[in-house]
Amino acid sequence: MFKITLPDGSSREVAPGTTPANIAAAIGPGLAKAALAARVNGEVRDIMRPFDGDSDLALITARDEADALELARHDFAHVLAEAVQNLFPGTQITFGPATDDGFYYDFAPKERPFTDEDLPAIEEEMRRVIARDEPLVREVWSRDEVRAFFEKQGEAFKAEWVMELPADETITMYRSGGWMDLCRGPHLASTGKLDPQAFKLTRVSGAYWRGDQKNAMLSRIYGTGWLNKKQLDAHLTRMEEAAKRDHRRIGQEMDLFHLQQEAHGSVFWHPNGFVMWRQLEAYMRRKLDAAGYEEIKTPQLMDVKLWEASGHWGKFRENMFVVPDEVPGTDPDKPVLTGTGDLMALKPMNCPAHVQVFKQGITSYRDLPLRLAEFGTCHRNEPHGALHGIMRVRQFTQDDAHIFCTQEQLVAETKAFCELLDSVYRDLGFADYSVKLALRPQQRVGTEEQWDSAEEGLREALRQTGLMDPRYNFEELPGEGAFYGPKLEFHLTDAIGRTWQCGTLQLDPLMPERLDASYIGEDGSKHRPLMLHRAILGTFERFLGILIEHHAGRFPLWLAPVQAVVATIVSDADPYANEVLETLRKAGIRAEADLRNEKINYKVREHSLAKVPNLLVLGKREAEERTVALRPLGTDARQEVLSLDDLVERLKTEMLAPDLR
RNA sequence: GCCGGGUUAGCUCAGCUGGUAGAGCAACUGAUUUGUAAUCAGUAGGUCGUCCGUUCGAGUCGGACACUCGGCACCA
Repeated sequence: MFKITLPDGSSREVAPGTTPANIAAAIGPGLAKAALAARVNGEVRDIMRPFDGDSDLALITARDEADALELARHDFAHVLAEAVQNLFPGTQITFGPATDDGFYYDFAPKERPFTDEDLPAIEEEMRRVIARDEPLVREVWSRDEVRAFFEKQGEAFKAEWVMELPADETITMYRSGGWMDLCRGPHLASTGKLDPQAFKLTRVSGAYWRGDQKNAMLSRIYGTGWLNKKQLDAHLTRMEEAAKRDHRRIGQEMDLFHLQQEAHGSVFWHPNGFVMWRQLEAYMRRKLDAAGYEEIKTPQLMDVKLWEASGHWGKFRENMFVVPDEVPGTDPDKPVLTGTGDLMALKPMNCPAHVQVFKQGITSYRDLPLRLAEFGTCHRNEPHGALHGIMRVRQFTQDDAHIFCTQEQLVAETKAFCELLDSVYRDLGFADYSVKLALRPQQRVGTEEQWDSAEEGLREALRQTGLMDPRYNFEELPGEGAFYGPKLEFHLTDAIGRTWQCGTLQLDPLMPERLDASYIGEDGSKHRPLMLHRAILGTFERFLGILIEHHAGRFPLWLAPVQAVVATIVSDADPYANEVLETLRKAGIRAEADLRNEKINYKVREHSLAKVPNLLVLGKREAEERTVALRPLGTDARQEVLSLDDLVERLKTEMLAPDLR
């Protein structure tokens, strides 16, 4: 007999062969119906899988949403696979897990990859599979049985996969009617537990077998899956809302920037967008000045010799733009370039140039730490498939800086950086961020002692800054560091819960060595400084993209491209409106006037859709009384009538950048 | 780079099986002087991504290339 203990502490004795489903039935028919799976000794298991000893049991129902969703999504993936094999005989199955909002399954198609047009038919077939309500039965097989089975079925990928499972793993197959898949489980008791209206196939894509570019390209089908239709609809609505925040869409609607074919991967900033850039840059410059950084500007084009010395030519060349130092030929019958000039390269990073600045003259230990900052524009030849709006581009500007310091200064410098980063993120509305420490990778340089002290130095700084507090979701990532040193990563969370890695601090003892940077120590002899690569925003392009999506275009006043629009009701107010406009502009407020012969309704609608933060309405009354009716964005009909002086004072205060308040 | 979509007016999109392009919004002109999310009427606007091919004839069919979108891989 096994002793089964329930969450309320009660227990009961059951015979071997008893399943959680039996217990649920014994407790009551309601629970028997609601129970989807079981948590046995902490592990989620099939509800029909017999106990294998004394157990703690908690039955999982739809109320245990995270567990229930995970199970349902995993089942949807199986149903998808079965449906595809029904419709497309000869398609091989490979791998299909649950994801954050649904599931996918990778197939090796027999004839052609799947397209969006295949999805409706597959969805229908999935509903038929669900309607058949086949039990999902767990069976333990031997490795050789599984291999033989799949080889017979022509399932080469599954047959390959089973041979690579760890030797001690229990190999399980799941049977659903006549269909079988190699799967660890757990699953719901039958396909009929799924709500046929709670899923939607969303897209197709290619995906490499086992995630490796060298392997075959499989055809992946993605779906989103939920417990019921209401949840699915809510998710689809969220997706639509997220699409409305897309920076590419808002960039066009608000006339912030554009991209075009002839300069793909580089951004044309329009006046509206560049206003934001200038505000952000000016803000960062003030923060860096105050934090003891010195700003520099270094060359775009440098001789390949320097990139050879820094190591980029060896490790990063495929991502670099190389330019021959040669006068282009003008003879139409001859090639423009002969290829005889020395090679130069556009900088993909700023660090080697910063070391050159450090190396000018003799640096004493008294000069350290030396913090060299640059709003450095870099070019990287990114894979074309990676480009995305202004978030992933080929020309970008970093808020870059390199701190040259001694080993003893490491903790203090890291701590100071974390504090600066924290205050910037708070200022910019990203109080919610997480911190990760990437530790020594397999392939690395330096001694174990150097790594010990580097990693522990960063840990100590985090401890002192309080960033190991659980609210920063601190975690260490073993093996993820750069080959030359450990790395801090800062991931911020935006208004709709997505995370973006922006800030970084990388400890690099190698670059000063390679480029022969040294300082004279207290002992009168030469020493290698430590070098810290660090950025807070990452790049202006990407960070502005994040700000656009975070605020959905409704920017805080200090960033808003147009801060106020003066809109007239009658043309009699035009002269006064021009006067108001001029007063605002003289006060440094970014204002426009809308004197068009349109109704105020029309103007309110248009400027509201344009996300102008303040609408200043002027009619006959305001013109006579020399007042302004202020209608801030999003306040509907509520407005406030102010004197012109009061309005200017108010806007001037409200538009201060966060660090100036 | 890889897989699958897409590229038609400033924007969003329609254009069936090949017969020299169409809507809404925006723009422009006129009327209207209006009080808080679309006043009415009219006008103009496109070598259909580029190149090559098939055809009497190509936005439409075929090929190549470019860009772009969704993923995969990449993000030192």
